[in-house]
Amino acid sequence: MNLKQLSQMLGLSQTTVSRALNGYPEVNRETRERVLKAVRETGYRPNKAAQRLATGKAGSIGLVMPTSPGNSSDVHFSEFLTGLGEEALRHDFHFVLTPADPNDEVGALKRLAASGNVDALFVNYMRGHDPRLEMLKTLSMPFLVHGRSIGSEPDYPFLDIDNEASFYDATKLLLQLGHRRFALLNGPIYLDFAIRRKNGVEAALAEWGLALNEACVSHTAMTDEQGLFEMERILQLEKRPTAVLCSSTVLALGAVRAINQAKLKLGEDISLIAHDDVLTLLKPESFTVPLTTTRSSLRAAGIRIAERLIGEIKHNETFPAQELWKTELIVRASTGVAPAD
Amino acid sequence: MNLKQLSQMLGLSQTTVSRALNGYPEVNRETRERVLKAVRETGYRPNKAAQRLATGKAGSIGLVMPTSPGNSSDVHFSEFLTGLGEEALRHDFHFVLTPADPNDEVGALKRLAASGNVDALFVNYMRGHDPRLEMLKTLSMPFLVHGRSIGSEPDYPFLDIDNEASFYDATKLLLQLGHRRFALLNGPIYLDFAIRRKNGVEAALAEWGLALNEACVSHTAMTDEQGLFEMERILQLEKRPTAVLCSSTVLALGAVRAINQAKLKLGEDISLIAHDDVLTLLKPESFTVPLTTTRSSLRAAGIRIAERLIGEIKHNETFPAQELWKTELIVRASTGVAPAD
DNA sequence: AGAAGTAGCCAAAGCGCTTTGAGGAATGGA
DNA sequence: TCCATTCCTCAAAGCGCTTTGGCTACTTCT
Repeated sequence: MNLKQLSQMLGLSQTTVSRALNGYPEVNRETRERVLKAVRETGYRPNKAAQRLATGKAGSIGLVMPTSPGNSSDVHFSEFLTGLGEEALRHDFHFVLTPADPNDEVGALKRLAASGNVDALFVNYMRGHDPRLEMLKTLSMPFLVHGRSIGSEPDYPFLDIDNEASFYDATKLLLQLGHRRFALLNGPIYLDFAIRRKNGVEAALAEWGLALNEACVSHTAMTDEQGLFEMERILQLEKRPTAVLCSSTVLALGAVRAINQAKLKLGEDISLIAHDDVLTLLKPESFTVPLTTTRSSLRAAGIRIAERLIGEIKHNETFPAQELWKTELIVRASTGVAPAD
Repeated sequence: MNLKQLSQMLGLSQTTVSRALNGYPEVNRETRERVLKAVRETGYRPNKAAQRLATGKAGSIGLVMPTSPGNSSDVHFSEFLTGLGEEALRHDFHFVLTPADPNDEVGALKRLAASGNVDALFVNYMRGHDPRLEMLKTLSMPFLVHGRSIGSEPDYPFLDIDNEASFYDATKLLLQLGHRRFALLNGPIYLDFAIRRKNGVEAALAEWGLALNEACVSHTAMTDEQGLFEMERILQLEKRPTAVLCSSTVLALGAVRAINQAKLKLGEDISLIAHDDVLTLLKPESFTVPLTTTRSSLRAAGIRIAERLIGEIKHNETFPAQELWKTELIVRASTGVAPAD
């Protein structure tokens, strides 16, 4: 079933049917409803290739599949992707992906752009001074960055959360509760968000004349095993910290296990704040001791990014190029006054 | 730059240029070279949408993104995808993906097929009696399954390795070396390959009048942490096993660590065979004690699958619908004669 | 020399959609 | 009553490619 057949069936011209379908104003209400009804009944679906040829819009967003081991699509990436997918589905968009050799992400991106299969690009897992940025800027194709790249001129469109402020605030809260010795379970240090979060912690500490003890800092993949492992290690240190910051609730899951195993009371002997990406399967409020968190939904970020990208493609809308989302500091039971020394 | 311009530039018709580019025989050698040269110089790339409209072939393979936590794209999936991608790149194909709600994989697949954006579908992480199979069969679109689905009629095209034979052989080798107590570190039990591997082990044991002790079997995600954890647990059992089978070298990595920590000698006190997917970053021969393995390259499987799918799309080639690859049993130092009791 | 291929090329007809430019019918105002 | 508007609809021209069917010129065979 194609447009021609459909329009013949309805006794209308292809033009009118097309307009009715695409929401143009100059179609009689009745006519439009008649068309929509017929579409429903026949199950007509416009041919994508033809639409694409006629409009020049591919209806798809390019994605380079992260295949490197460190950030190998984990639960955080899935959550984000779900958001992207949700929004994309609404607009009948889809994603085209190229799996990239970790050493040739730039090349993969370039090929994807040149393939003519996508009309926008998206990148994430930003690193400090990320080489992909330069390339993207030379392309004449809309793109959007999730995160930022510290060390690069911030003259590109991005959506990021304010990682620094987020961890600054969390640290400050703990300082006000009397904590003086801190640990930080962070993501891989080459990633932008990890750098900024560490900066946030250090900035807050500096205001109180304190500094992070590097032995109490870890940079690992964000899995619960790593959280367990690193927390165990840190708890065995001579003067163990009384406050812990985690870059993810997944890390916190392991950390809390280590804390329990050490027979320490969360929120009393030791306080913990985790960053909460609002993962579907790990809610900070359902920990035995509900976690204090800095919250920002990864899925919402996915939705917003799809929205911006699709808007740009469809209507040449220009969104505010740079968005920095504040996180929410939500105090629950895992934080308490520092124990007497 | 489009075909029209290019052909005018060359003083040829669009037909001839098109034929030259697509490898048709009725073009003079000289002419073809002239065309190819011009393409190189101008950087001409045929418009995908137009090609697609004209041929009805989209040049893309549909993929439903596994977002469920258990099989959340790990290092194995990456390796496989790299193979797929490699081959796809060669043919200028790409992948279209839909992230799926784990509870609605069937629906996601259906939508992808209906979207008109792909001309073949691919599925993996097969489970026992997988519900996706029924759906795929109703679609009039080529598809290919990586793995199989135990409990379903094997009347669908697949590429799989002979997991059962593989683990049967490995077990038999260990039996012949005198081992009588076995452990199995396996992948999630709902996955087809895990079921078959366990069956293989049990079949071999049964021939010797033995059975698997369920306490010595684990079904977990295939990470080294899980390997460590489970192996530690198993080593503490009363009559600990002298032989271990691992579903992945990643699991083996953890298991070996546990073995070392228990001060046991690999290949003497305890023997271990792992399945080797030929992962780029984890080679069984570079373990301190090189591992005996059953080998089958995941990347090669990816390449073959892309090859079959693309061949089917391009030329309506029909490949042997079902391929079952034998694995290679490679004996290294991690297996030895069973220790005296 | 004439018949019968064969090699190499071309014009034109789609593929299924969007969009431009135009026109008929109904409405309202003078 | 006539003209200007507004509303709705249409025919036809692309979008850039592939593919069919035909044409010319050159070989080859008898």
